[in-house]
Amino acid sequence: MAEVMSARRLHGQALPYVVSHDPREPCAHCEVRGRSVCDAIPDRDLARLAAAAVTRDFPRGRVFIEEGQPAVDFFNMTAGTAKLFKMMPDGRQQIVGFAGAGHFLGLAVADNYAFSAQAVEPVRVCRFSRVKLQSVIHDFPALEQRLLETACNELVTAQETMLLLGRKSASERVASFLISWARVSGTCGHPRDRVHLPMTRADIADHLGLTIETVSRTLTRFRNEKRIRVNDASEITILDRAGLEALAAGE
Amino acid sequence: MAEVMSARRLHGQALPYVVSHDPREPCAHCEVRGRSVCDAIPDRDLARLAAAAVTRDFPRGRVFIEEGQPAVDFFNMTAGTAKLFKMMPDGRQQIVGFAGAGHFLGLAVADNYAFSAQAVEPVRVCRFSRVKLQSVIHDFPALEQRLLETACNELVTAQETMLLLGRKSASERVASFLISWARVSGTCGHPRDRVHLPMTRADIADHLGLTIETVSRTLTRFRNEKRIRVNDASEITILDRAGLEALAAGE
DNA sequence: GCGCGTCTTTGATCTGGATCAACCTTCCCG
DNA sequence: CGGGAAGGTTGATCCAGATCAAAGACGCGC
Repeated sequence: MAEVMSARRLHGQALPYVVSHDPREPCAHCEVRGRSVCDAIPDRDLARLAAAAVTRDFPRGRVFIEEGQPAVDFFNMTAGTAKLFKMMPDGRQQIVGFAGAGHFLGLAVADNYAFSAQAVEPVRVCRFSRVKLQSVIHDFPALEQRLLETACNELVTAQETMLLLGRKSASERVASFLISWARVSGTCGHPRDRVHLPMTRADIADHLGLTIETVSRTLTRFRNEKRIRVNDASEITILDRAGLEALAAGE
Repeated sequence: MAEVMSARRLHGQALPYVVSHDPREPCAHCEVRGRSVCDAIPDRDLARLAAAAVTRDFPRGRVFIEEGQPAVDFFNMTAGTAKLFKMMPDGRQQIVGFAGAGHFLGLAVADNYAFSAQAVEPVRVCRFSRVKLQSVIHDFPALEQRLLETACNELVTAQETMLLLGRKSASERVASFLISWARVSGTCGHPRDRVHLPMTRADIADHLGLTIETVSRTLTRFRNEKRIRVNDASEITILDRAGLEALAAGE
């Protein structure tokens, strides 16, 4: 599945796979359907869903959701990774999460987006207009249930991030990040020891409430302690998972 | 409405008002219904809701939800204030939020609670068993929509807290907390300048990722700068709202 | 009204991570 | 293949907030 993505560094241009095999039935062949809210729609009604969606590609660096703008569209990520962030007037930035394939973006009742989204590697999304999605929800209550489930899961993740940001030390933060990114970016939730990090050190720092320098120094220390191997800037291998997990938990 | 609560310091024992006037129709007379998810249920079906709920009182200090325990019940706060927190093995604590009247607790799809809840002043709740609530949801899809709305709002709040914890200075954190608590604890969302703080300095510190001493020093500084008046340990008056708001936003 | 425990404030000192400053490495792109 | 920009590492120094310490202030039970 997602294996395709990390075999070689595809630093930018081409998306690693096509999402729809048959342009008339895009949702039926969607690789991420099983991992996304869309699996709440029964097969026979997929055309209905497909009619409401438009596929869009964004290159690395493209901001495709801007905090504060009217929330006219919702997005379902089908490939790539985006960072979701809030920014302060003086440029300080907090990345509230990274979104990968299957992630639903725009969960907000309010009329404006609560965060911005930027592709950290080439991204493909399904875009739904707010009104069309609402009509699909109206016809398929199971989709609303699925969205509630998704929102609750994100809430749990957010609470873990608050614990991290409020109470963990720098090395506990980096260990927590490596473990959780390995879990979430692994194939279908199965953790892998080779972990691809499509985001920069600055992004990791802005997610963990640290500076670039501290992230870099902490990774170097983990390397010296034989907890990880740094294959190159954007790929590490976890050598001592148990140790990192213990550190992440604060034991 | 909530005015009753703060007129005098009721430091502990008695709850400030009764929730149900007629024990046979508790939900129909519930003071917090308009502010809670329960207003998704039409009047004529309130008996159905009431049958699924049990009223419970908890004294100050009582932990009524324990992180990690099976999530068998959901709660709707009808009076008082609770802190919602996660704890690390060595005792470090992060308060992920404070819940007041109208707040729905237990939004979690998972089988276990993601955080603990403790009353910081006497609390009254409506308790629903998971299964009963699910059957009510099944019959009233509007309730599910209301829960999704609630979850999304909490997600937005959580993202703001992440920005606070990851990137704001101590004084920006305290200013943000005062402004947002004034908003949320004010009557029906209207901010007031006299703000009652039922939680201790330790709780505020554990919410803001600071220490007791830093919170105390920052409040003293705000007092010296004439931004606030400290009426007593648990009540302050906002004197310079605009200044605090600007500080909170990081301008 | 007294004594005790809890909460809060204030002061002195310390330190983890930020900041400042090079330098190195990779990857474009012409 | 050479030059420049962006990203990453490493070292030296600094400082906001933590930690340590002690002394009020309040509230409660007797």
